Amino acid sequence: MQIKNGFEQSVYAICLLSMLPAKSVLPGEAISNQIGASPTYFQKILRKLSDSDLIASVPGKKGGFKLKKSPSEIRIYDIFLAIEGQQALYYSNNVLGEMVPKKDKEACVLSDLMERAETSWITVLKSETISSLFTELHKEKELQDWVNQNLVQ
Amino acid sequence: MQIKNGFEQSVYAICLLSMLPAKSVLPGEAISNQIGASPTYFQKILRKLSDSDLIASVPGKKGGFKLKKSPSEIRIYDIFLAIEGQQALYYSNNVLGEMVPKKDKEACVLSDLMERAETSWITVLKSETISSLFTELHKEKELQDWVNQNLVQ
DNA sequence: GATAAACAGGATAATCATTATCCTGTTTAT
DNA sequence: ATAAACAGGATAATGATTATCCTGTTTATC
Repeated sequence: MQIKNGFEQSVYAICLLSMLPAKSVLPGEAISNQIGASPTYFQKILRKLSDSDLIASVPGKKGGFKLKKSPSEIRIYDIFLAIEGQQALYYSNNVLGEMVPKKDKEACVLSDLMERAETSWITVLKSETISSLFTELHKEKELQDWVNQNLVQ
Repeated sequence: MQIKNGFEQSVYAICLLSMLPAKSVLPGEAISNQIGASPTYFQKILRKLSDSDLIASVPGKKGGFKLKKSPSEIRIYDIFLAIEGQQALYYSNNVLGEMVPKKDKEACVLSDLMERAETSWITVLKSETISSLFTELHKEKELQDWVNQNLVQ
């Protein structure tokens, strides 16, 4: 069991996009290279983020990706949700339901606990945003230079 | 991303074992059938629980499994740990480390958050035990009958 | 317009983790 | 001695994740 690597990659991709000046974009291929992901695969990850309205895609020559929300409005949980989807950690296979066919009230006892745990986990992931988490990282000259060299428009 | 089905199966397997009278055991195959798992596979799951000292295995004819701890001492988290191992939810692939080679202090910012989230999740799973979670289920005549019919010794 | 560079999205392959099976060995009640 | 159970290694089947390819659409530039 493991949270997808695409999640961590997405967090840093969005972090890079948060360092973009207004009206400019970063091409998907440049992001993929910087993140160390295969470009064809990461394009699909970027589309998930785009489908979730965290980032915007600009087609055509001089196209690429940019943020759709401000870094302080993008919670780490939003990124997780975009990549992994809802009820991601635990999903009951209804083992008890097979053992005791009639009772389905009881069947939820474990699910209830797992849901409470997941809610608690989610609360922590909602407590930080891209801007709150990466204030220090934004000061990294190396990264900012890379962004400036690879942005378009 | 998904917590293994073996976890849910283990919880109910241990619940069954908690309904055993003293000095008796349940054969692995009977448990597997009741849980709806493949016997050869579930034997290995049972061994994991045994390795973690949650259950004890009795070899030989009239052998089987029984609890090694009392139901009130077996936390749901203990079962999770036995099946999934430590740091199970999130593991960093050090994406940032590849982007900014020198800084490895900063590299932990996301990991720190994910760890806090996991800790919070674990806290909930530590808050319930087999006995606290399944008080109602133990009253199920159907289940108790099945246990009595399948126990050995 | 034609071209080039970028995203959209479907189909499909490669890789890896989980689940399942098989087989040999050891233990113990009868 | 035999039968029924667990221990544990090797290996196959399955399913999810990651990766590639190809066709189509958009848009800046010539």
